[in-house]
Amino acid sequence: MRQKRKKPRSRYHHGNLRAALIDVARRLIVERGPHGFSLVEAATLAGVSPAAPYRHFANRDALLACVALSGYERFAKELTVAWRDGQPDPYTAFMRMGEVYFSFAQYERASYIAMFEAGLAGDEIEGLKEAGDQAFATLTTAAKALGGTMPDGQPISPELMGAHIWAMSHGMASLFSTPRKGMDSPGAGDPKFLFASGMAIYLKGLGISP
Amino acid sequence: MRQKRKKPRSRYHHGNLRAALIDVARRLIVERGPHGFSLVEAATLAGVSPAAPYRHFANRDALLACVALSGYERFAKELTVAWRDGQPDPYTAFMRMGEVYFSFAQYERASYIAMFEAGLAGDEIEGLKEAGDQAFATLTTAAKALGGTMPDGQPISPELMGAHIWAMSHGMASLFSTPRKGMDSPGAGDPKFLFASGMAIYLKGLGISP
DNA sequence: TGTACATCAGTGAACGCGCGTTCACTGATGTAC
DNA sequence: TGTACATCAGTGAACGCGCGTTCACTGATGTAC
Repeated sequence: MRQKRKKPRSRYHHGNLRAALIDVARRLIVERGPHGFSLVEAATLAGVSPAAPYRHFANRDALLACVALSGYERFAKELTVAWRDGQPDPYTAFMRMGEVYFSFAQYERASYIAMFEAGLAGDEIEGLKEAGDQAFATLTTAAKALGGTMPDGQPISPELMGAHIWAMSHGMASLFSTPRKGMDSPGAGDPKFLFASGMAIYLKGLGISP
Repeated sequence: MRQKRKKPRSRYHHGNLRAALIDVARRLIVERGPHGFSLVEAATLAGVSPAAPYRHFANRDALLACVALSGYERFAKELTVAWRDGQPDPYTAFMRMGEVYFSFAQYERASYIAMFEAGLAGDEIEGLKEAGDQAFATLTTAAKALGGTMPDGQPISPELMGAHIWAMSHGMASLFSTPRKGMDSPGAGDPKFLFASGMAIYLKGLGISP
């Protein structure tokens, strides 16, 4: 126990301002939405002057993009892990993936908002589009594997199937996964149950059963 | 051809500033999102001083709420008309309703955004919650009628079914109905086709066929 | 171990901007007589 | 038909605010010698 400790010592150098800013930004995004978040406020909450963030981010949008980008990466990773190569069978693995999707949308709300609701221009931010496509590809992979278990072959393309699934998931996540002040979700209940039930019906419609 | 004409005459009194502001607001909301819209800019675009809007709206949010509110009303009305009491049969009527949903999300984009993506507090704005519930009720009605055509009775509640359908529709509308800059919709194609195909599969899963 | 110095993450004051909103006002309109 | 006046939708200047961003600066750190 000598040097590198939490003890504030001199507070001139923050130590890990970059990480702290991202952290505060996440909180602000959840509280106020992607547009209500301000760099000055983030700096203040991190206990630092308004100019300090510019040592770590080119501008306001760069910080927002950073949240989105790291969100996509962890999102894709978590989905891939949950898919676990379709083991023990595609149906089970897929439903597990759905659970992870909603966990992410709930517990990583800020990332989710930055990713899908901030309106960031994917073609203007280095790597953003790739990261998004990567996440969607995971879904398509799962859809393809599920398609292989269909009785009458593959009546629809994995991409179309992926789009159906993604839309339903995203719709549930953005309509029901947070308590919208005053606009409650009629008869929705737990989003994970909502997903499980909705998806089971959809898959049954394709002839896919547990 | 005498008096009440389009001729500008004196432009001191705008004539229909309220309607003009709502109109401009819709355009701004579509272009810049619900948070990028400013009252000052709306006034300027309507050719009027920044103080003028306050003769018609209590404040910025009141104008936004007005767009949302009138959106809900027209939305519910259009859905009801499309449902047409479930004629000639619930399946056909329901699919017609889906078409109208996407037309609305596309051509009334501003209202749609104000309704579902602006984060307006439903419990703070007179009548907003009621208007939203009203719109959802239309969907539930349709779900209930569709349920009546199921072979094994009604295995799930109309509310749950409504939530599934609403989520899928909303997810499709918000992910794919506008060209998101740089983040294209993989394999999605026309949102109406996306809805028709996805919903046909979902309904088939419930044993409901055309 | 001690000193000189380059590096770099912070400061804090300042800028210009657009915003929401208020205020005393003024010009047009419609109505009463 | 003409005049006086109340009404009210507009003006335009001003306010205070928080924002994003820049700037010359300064204090802490780590490294070379």
